Amino acid sequence: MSQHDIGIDLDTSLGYLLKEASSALRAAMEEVLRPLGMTVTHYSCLELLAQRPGMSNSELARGAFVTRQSMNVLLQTLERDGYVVRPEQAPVGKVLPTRLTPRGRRSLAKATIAVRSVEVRMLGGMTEAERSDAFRALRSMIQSLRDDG
Amino acid sequence: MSQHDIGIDLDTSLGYLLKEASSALRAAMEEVLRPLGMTVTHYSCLELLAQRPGMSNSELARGAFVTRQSMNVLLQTLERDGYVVRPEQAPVGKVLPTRLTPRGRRSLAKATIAVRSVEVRMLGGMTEAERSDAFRALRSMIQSLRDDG
DNA sequence: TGACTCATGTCAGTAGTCTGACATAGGGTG
DNA sequence: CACCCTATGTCAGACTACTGACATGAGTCA
Repeated sequence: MSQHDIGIDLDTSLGYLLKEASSALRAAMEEVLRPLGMTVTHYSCLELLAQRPGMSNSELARGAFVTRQSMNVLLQTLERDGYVVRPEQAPVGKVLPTRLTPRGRRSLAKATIAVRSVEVRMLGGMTEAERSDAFRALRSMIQSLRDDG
Repeated sequence: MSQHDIGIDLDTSLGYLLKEASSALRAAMEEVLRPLGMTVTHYSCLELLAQRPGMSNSELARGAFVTRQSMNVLLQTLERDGYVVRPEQAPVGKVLPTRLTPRGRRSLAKATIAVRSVEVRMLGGMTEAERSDAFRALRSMIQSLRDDG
């Protein structure tokens, strides 16, 4: 296959690099969360609930980038183990607002320390300007993929 | 939870944004590859083989960001269906060099067109300078996560 | 009011990926 | 040579997330 036939040159593709970075971040997070018996999705769910208490199953799913079916399975486990609570009946519609229990908050606190250290490490070699450049670039990519989809 | 207790502010976290961008890219790729009966890993494998013929199972796994066990399952399917070929016995050591068949190349050609359109769309609103800024930023993040890990 | 559309919660089945484990080949190094 | 360490290919089981499907509630509009 000659050079002009190559569709996506993986050495210079931003898409490939994006996946590589995301994969490295995920691996690093899994590494520090595993000793706490927590997966990335598990952690994401708790972190979302800490910042926006009362989020529904579907909202949590979108925030953690999984389907609402997957999040539902996770929430049932978290509820059974006492990390979150949901009302028996929906206050309005079918939406069940979810909240962290004290136990959930304690569990999250340890995980947050671990995950924060990973993010700090990832941004170690970058200046503030480079970080905001990266922020804008990622925002632009997301916007383009969503709008023109 | 008051402001200073928040470990990772998801609205400003580069890690979260990275995952969001990667998730949007993956979803867009799955959308265009599904009509071709191809998953992202499936496509990645063929694209890697087109650019570096003779890659082994383990090398392909690293390049597609999955375990060598997962790649092995995929390769067995691709081999059975005639998209790739591997020698019966390893020329040296246990490493089995894999190559695309003409059928594999034809299948890849269609997928490449689809995936290229996604990448073009993603980079639509960015200048050349912004793209190289993003490239450097992502490289830096990957480097930091790997080295200090 | 009734019909239509959309979002949500949930159950069931499927598919993709992972971890664990084993045997084997090659490169040092004593 | 013997030993150790690493990397590879592969099998098996478990887990996670996905697609498909259904019922329900809210909003819209004729």
